[in-house]
Amino acid sequence: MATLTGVQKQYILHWGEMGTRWGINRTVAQIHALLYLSPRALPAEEIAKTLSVARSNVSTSIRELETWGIVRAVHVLGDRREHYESMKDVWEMFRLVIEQRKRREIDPTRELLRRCLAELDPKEPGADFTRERLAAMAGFFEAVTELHDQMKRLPTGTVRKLLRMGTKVRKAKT
Amino acid sequence: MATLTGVQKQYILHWGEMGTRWGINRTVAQIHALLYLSPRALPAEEIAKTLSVARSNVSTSIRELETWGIVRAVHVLGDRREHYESMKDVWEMFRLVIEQRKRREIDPTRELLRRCLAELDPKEPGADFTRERLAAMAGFFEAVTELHDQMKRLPTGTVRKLLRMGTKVRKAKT
DNA sequence: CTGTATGTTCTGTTTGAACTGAAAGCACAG
DNA sequence: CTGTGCTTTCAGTTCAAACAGAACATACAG
Repeated sequence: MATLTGVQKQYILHWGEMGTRWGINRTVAQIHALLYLSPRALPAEEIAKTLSVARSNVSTSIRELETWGIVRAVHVLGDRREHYESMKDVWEMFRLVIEQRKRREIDPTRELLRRCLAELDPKEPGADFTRERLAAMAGFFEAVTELHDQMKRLPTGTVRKLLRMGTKVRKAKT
Repeated sequence: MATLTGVQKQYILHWGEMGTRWGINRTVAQIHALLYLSPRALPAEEIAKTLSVARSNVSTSIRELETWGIVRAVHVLGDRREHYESMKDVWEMFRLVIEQRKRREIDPTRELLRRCLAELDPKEPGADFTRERLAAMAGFFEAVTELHDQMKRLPTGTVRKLLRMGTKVRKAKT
């Protein structure tokens, strides 16, 4: 088992901290950071030891990373254990995470707003006002969804190109 | 004190739940939801009663919403109490929140990645690999920052227009 | 100046998510 | 079939964040 270098430790700890701020389990984030920095796939046992967490905790966390599709199990010849490796394409990873969070959080919110607008009794006090507010919020979520759909259509790498273009155009103007 | 209608309750509870999933305090989110739906500014006392939370909790939460700039205190003639009201423009609210979260989370991460790349000892084992990974991640965060800067430049409403254009263009093509 | 209404800070308590270790489940070698 | 190595599930336990209530601070009316 390779011990962590100073830089690796820093990155892993910071990534865990970032995770918690965005509603992602600290251990899950740390494991991802470790695998992301690892040049080879790691067995669960080694992850547990390296991060000093329980083997069972690793199991659960890995499964979460797998459902997101940013970590997968690979096999090593002559070793029965599963080895885990992280996806390498940073953009693709974030795209996957964003897509799933949209499904789990944005979509249900959209759904709720629609239901609220449908259920809203015009006779209840302040109904017009409530409707207007709900509609504004619903409009926002519709637009975000639209934005997300358009992003999805862009092949990986295009965003980077767009950004470079944007930068050049802006510089030229000033 | 106005009691909440069914629809209002649903919205407030859901918003609180969403908050927790994105690392935002449940009460903070609920208070924001309440103020967003309220046709008039509300005094802290009334917020506490309506949501059944401690007065002190409201005080703290309101202050957080104020630092984000999406809630402000207003005064009502003949009333010594502060009344709080939420910003109405949904896009502007999210823009503010995103801007601040970027400052608090994205920027420090960028900083860390830079520091890691600078500190990385070329002699340590696997330094090349680590450098490559860190650089990829750093590139991502630079691009996100760039994207954010460009968005900031767009006046409110433009995003909506862009989205409508995008939709039209895509429909025309298919 | 005193008393009352309002807002803030502090401290101890509560709560739920995260975590551990043990038990159970599985797959395969022999 | 049986034992071994690995993984997952389960039942408590731990811990940090959120919260309540009290104490404190402030501002103002009278």
